[in-house]
Amino acid sequence: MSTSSGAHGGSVTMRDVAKAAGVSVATVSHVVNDKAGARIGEDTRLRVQEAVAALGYRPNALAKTLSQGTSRFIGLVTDQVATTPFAGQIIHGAQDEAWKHGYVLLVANTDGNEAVEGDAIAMMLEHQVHGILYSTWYHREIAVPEALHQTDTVLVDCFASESGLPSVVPDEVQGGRTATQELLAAGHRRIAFINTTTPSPAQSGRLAGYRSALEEAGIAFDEALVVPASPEQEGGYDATAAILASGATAVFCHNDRVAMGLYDGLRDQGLRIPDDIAVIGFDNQEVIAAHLRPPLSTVALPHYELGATGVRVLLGMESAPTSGPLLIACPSIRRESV
Amino acid sequence: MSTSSGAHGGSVTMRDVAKAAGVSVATVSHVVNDKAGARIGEDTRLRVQEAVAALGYRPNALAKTLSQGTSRFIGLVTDQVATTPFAGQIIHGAQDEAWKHGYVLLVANTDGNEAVEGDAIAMMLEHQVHGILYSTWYHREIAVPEALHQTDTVLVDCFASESGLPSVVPDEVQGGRTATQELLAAGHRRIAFINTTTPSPAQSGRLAGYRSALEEAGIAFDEALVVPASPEQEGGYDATAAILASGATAVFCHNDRVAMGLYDGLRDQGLRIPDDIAVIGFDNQEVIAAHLRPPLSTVALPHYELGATGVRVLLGMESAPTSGPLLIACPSIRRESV
DNA sequence: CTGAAAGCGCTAACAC
DNA sequence: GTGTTAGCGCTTTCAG
Repeated sequence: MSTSSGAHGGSVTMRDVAKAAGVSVATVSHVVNDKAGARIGEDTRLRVQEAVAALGYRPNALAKTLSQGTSRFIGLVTDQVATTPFAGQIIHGAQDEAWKHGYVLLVANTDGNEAVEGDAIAMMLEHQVHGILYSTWYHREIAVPEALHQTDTVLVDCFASESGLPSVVPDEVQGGRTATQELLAAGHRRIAFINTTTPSPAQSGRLAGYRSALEEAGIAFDEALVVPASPEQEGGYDATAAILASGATAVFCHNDRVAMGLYDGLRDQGLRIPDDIAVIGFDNQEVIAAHLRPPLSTVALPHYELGATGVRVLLGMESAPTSGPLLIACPSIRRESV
Repeated sequence: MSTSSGAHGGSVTMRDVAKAAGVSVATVSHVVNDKAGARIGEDTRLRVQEAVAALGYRPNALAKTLSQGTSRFIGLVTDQVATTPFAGQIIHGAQDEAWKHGYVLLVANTDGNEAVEGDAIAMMLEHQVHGILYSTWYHREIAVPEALHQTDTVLVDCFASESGLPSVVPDEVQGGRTATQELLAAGHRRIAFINTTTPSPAQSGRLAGYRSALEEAGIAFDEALVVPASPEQEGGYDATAAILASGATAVFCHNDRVAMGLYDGLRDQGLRIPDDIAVIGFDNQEVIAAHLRPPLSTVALPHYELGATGVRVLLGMESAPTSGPLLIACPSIRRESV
C-alpha cells in the first residue's frame, strides 16, 4: 500500500517495473516470460522479480496479444447450451481443455436467434479469436452461418455434411448398441425400444444400434417391439400399454425422460423394476437418472468430451475424419434398473 | 475473393482501408466509429465505407482496448455454475445483460478448486476485465478470495458479510412465504414443511417465510409440522410417513427433488396429488418440476435475474444496499400439484 | 474537413 | 548479458 500502485486504476506497467529495477523493459519482458535463449544475470533476474512483486505487476494480456499478433481466445457460440441442463458440460469441457493449452474461452449464447448469432460471431472475430466452436444443445444437422467461414471453426454436437467443416458428435449407433447389450447381458431376449417420433441422428442412430446388437445376439428384429413416443415423460407414460402388450421383459428408452414416464406407467400397473421388467435410458440426465426409484441405468451423452474434443480439434491436436464427424463414445452408466 | 484480404491471416487493418480509400487512418477511425464531433465530408465518408465493405475490414477490439485503456470484458468466475443444471442460467443472464451494454463475458469454472480460482482471477485481471462477478451454484456465505480485491467485484448467489462487497442473492424468506401462501390460498390450514437438514440461507430463510405466512394467516406455528429431511429425492420419500402422521393436508417441500421423492412416497400409499394432499416445491428445476405427474407447482430460484442484476450492479446501473445483499424475488410457478 | 504524430503495453530483432 | 528501437492496430489531440 506504499505506492499508489497495487490495486485499481493506474495499473503498473512493464516500464514501471523496469524503472524500479533499474533495467530496460526488454529485460523485464525476458525474465517475466522466462524467455528460452535469454541469458539474464542471476542478480538482475532477482532485482526484476522483486520489483514485480513489490509493485504487484501484472502483464497486460491484450497488449501482449497485439504485439505478438496471435490471440489466445477461443470462441464458443451455442444456441442453448448455456441454458439447457446437462449440455452446459460442453462449455465445461471446452473450457478445461482450452485452459490446459493456455487459451481462454469466449462464450456466447444466441438463443437460436440468427441476428444475435451474427453479432456473436462478429464480436469474436473482432477479438481475434483463434477459432470458433459452434455447438447446439442436441445433436443435429445444421446450416452453417455464413460468418463462420471467416475463421477456423469446428462443429460440436452438430454437423453440416456439405460444409466440409470438422465436426464432433456423439456416437448414437454405438450408444444404442451399448444400451441394448446391457439388457442382453442381463439375460433378456425380448427387448422393446421406445423410440422418439422426432427424426434426428438420435432417432435413427439409436435404432440402428439396437438392431445391430440384436443381430449380433442372433435375435430377429421384431417391428412390433419398437414403439414410437414423444421424447418426454408423457411419451414414456403413454407407451406403457404398448410395452406391456408387446410381451417384452426389458425396454430401452430413447431417453431418460421417457424412462421416467415409463416408470410411472409401470408403477401404476403394479410392476417392479427391474424384477418384473428392466429399463434402460439414454442421456444420463443426472437429476433424473440418478434419483429415480430405482436409480436408472442409462447411457451417457458425452457432453464434456464433446467440448474438450472440439477444442483439441480446433487446436489441431486431433482431427476429424474427412469423411464425416468425429464420433465420441457414449458410455454405459450402470445403476439399478437393469 | 479478388484481393487476398477477406478471410484469414493477414487480416485487413485500418491502414489498408485508409490506403484504399485514399484517406488517413484518422479519418477511417472517425467514420468507422461515427465520432460525434467529427465532421467528415459526405463523399469521404462514402469512400471509406465502401473500402471497409470491399476489404471486409473488421476492427481489432484488442487494439482498440489498448489505446483507449478501457476494456469491455466482464469476468464471471463460478464454482460449478457452468456444470450444475439450472444455475447455468446465471451465465445466461449475465451474458445477455453484459451484451446489452457492449460488454463481453469471460467465463471461468473453477470446480471449487482454490488454485484454479486464483488462476482464473489472475487471467481475468490480465485481460483487463472491467470487473468480476463471483458466483456459487447455491446460495451461501463465502470467504472472499484475496485476489478479488484487486478489481471491482460483485458476489452473485453468495455473500460475505464482512467484506463489504456488493452481493445479489435470492430472497429466500419471500420465497418461503410465497410457497406457503399458495397453499393457504388453496384453502389449506394444516401445512407441513419438509425442510433440509443442511444449515444454509435457504434452510433458515424458507422457514422464516413459512412462519411469517402462517402468522399472517392467523395460524399458530406447530413445531410438529416441520419435518427435517436430506434435500434430495430420498429425503422426500423417507419423509412420507412423518407427513402422513402429521395430519397435514398440504406440504411445502424444501426443493423440487424432495417433492419428487414425496410424490413417490405418497403414491406408494395410494394418495393422489393434489386431491388427497397438495404439494409445492422450490427451485423450479424444469426437468423435474414440469414433468412430474401431476406437474409440480413450485417457487423459482431467479438465476437468470441474479446474473443479469449482478452485471447491472457491477456496471453501476443499480446498487446493492450497504446493509446487506440485494434480494431478488423468487416468483411462484403454478402448475398442478396445489 | 482531414491528416500527422504520439502513445497504449508489450515483444522481438539487433546492437553494444 | 542488457539496452535500443521498431512496430502491433487503433484512438486522439492538434495542426493545417
